[in-house]
Amino acid sequence: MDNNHHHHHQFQKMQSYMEALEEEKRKIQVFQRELPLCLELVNQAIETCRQQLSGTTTENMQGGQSQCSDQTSTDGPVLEEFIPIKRICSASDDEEEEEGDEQHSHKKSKSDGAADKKKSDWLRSAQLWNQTTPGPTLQQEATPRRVSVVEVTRNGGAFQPFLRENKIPVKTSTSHDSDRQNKNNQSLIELHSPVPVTATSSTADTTTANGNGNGTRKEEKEGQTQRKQRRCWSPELHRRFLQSLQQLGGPHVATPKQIRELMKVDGLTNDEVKSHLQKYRLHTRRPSPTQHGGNSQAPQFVVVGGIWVPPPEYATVAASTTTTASGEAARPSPSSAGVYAPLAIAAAPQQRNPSKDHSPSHSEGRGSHSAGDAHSKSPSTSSSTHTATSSPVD
DNA sequence: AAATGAATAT
DNA sequence: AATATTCATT
Repeated sequence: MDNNHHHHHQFQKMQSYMEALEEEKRKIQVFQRELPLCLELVNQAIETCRQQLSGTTTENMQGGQSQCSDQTSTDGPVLEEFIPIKRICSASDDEEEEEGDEQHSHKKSKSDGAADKKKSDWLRSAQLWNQTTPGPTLQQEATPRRVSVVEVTRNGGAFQPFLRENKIPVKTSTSHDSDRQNKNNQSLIELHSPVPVTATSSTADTTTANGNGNGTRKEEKEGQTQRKQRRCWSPELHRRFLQSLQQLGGPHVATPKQIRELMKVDGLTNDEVKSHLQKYRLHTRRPSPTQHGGNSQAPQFVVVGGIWVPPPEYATVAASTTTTASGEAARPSPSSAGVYAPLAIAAAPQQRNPSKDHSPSHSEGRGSHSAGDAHSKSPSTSSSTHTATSSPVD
């Protein structure tokens, strides 16, 4: 009766294998365009597997000869060697912090060992961040492929999902959701030649090292002041940007260099950050120039202790400000909270390495954290003897 | 010289 | 509108 056991064993293995394959397929499917053959292979494997499974108990099954053109002889158990069906995915990286990004609503408790799937980690490996397929004008078209999955210095995976999605005019201020929603972007990804690569042909095998240490761009030789490739601020990049921003205490005190350093994105230059910051600052200010003039009916904000707060609750704000401001400052919202507080004013220059060390302070979701621990000082002291009242005059 | 912010330029 | 580049200041 050993045979029985054996078969049984085989059977189970097969099943696991199948499952693994299926999952693999699911992953790959997203990249259909880029990895058509992969998909094909997996499909074949699955097919083969299925056949074997259906082959029932009958002794050695060897139906492998039908499809897989060159399956290397018939060894039924070819599969055995393939995969250690396991999730060894030691996702040791990932340094997401704060931001209620992940929706922990995993109710998918699949019967038993189905294991949990956390896809989305796998697609972090792509680099892609530049290049927006410029016009057919000039531009150096080099580097055919070489997608180099790099990530050498984890650039945070700033990518440009090219989901077509019509941009319905329902935008309106919005960058709000778009960021969060982007998690949706299960769609395809543009893998192309992200790295500048010294045009000029040949060799160039730069292999990773994309560090661009060389004077890739710029005039290299006099004369042509080629404009730099426009850095594309993908949501990911922007996210980093915002994060750094708040660690530094708001857009008005953060300096480009600091930001750049905090962002830890290699290849990112000061100027790029500077530029972005400038835009951000502008865009963040008085976003609604529409109808200005006499709406002095209800003062939108009041200065308390040096920070702008909405009138109705500045009693409590004092402390929550940190949370609110820093948490939301990111999202300049016209009507509600377009304020950022120069936090970091009183507190020591809290500069934590984005790598570790994170006090579990706010893991808040959307709700509200109303005063948890806050009171320290009394704002009432009319802090700025003269500051108040005088609204910023332009 | 290098960093920064504002003004331009594309 | 979004980036890049130039300009003036420190």
